[in-house]
Amino acid sequence: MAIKLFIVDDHYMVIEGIHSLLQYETTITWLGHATNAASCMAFLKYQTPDVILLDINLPDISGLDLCKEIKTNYPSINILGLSTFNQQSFIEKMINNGASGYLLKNASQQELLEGISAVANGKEYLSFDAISTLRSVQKSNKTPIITRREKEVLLLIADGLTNNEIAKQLFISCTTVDTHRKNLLAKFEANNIALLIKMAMQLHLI
Amino acid sequence: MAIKLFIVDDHYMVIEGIHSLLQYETTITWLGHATNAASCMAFLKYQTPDVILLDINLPDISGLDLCKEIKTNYPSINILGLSTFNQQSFIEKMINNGASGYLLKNASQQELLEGISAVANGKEYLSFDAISTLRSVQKSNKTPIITRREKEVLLLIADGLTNNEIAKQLFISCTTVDTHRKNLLAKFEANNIALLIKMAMQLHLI
DNA sequence: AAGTTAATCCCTTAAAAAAGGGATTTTTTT
DNA sequence: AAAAAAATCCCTTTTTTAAGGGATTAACTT
Repeated sequence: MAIKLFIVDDHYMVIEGIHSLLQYETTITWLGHATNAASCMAFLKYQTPDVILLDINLPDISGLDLCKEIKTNYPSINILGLSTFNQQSFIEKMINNGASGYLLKNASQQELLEGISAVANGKEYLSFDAISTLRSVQKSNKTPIITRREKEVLLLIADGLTNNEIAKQLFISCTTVDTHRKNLLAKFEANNIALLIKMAMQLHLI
Repeated sequence: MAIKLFIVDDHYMVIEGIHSLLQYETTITWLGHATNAASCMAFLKYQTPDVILLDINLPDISGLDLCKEIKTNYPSINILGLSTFNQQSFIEKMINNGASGYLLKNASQQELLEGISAVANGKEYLSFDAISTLRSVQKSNKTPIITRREKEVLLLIADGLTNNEIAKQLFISCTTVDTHRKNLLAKFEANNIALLIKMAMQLHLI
């Protein structure tokens, strides 16, 4: 039985490209596409694909969130993440949110086919570049686990507020803000705020 | 006479998508594609397209730099920038480097055709979303013009170095570094380094 | 119920940054 | 050649961070 495929991506050219690459594949049935999360969820109400190719950059909500929502409501659907970015944090988050694999948009036709049939059969699949990214980054660049409050403080620091201003905004003491700041620096192993902000932005925490 | 088109993009799916969208267009001749800057330049040695669709994200060098190089060596070729990103700084830089227009990858088939024929005829073209981005950002978020030295200092600050450490590394006085820092803060209208780093990263200066 | 984590608060001292001022010498542009 | 821009250097004062230390309470986990 052919694999029923649905694709969610806001880039028309990518949809067209994948469609074109798969047009002669008899093992794959093209169910259609959506360019945003809302129309994807609407589609799933009356049809159930085997595999969804899901871009992480969508106009309405993040593909990461959509992934979680789909897996919650339709656990039988296997999701293959899709993006331009070769970044450890995205790949990890996508997998954590229930995706069965991850494909970069510079994947070859062969990788595309392999990925789709792998996840259709319940297996996991990572495209070559995604694997090497995960490997290379695992050594050095792991994302620190910060608490909700620390994240709040981090965002306000990045907005240029001083400890005093942050304290007023959050209705807490200035020394508490200072403690959060110290913990952030320690968790990121940064010696000052400049480096902290750079690292946090590279990890898409800001 | 048909427009000779060449495309430079490291995403196979996008190349395939554009090819598919244009396959029945008799007004366009598909010369081929390159997935990196080096093979693009090699191709141009023996063939001259009318229009190049050029992605700004390439594996070897930046599409921005490649754009400049192409226009220097082959001024008759009209370049249409292509990217996923809808960011003012990229669009502006691309135009400044000689591109005749800019297309986002979520452009429709119609926009694609309009863009190609516009730049082939020496006109300028910006896709709808690119125009609205430029408009909306022009009000608030303009990129400050910083000098070469200021940029050096900025990068070292972002690496977590203190004024003292930067001074040693650049063989200048600590007070000079401080002056550069002050000028950076003034140019970005930031009240401290945290905000400066955030803004600089958002503008892709770091 | 005990243990862990998160969030809160305080103290001290030294280092660094921010904000203000001004000034000279190169380099680049006009 | 003159004007403008960039890079260099110095001084002062106040504010803010960074780096130590420790400690209590609330909330969640096991």
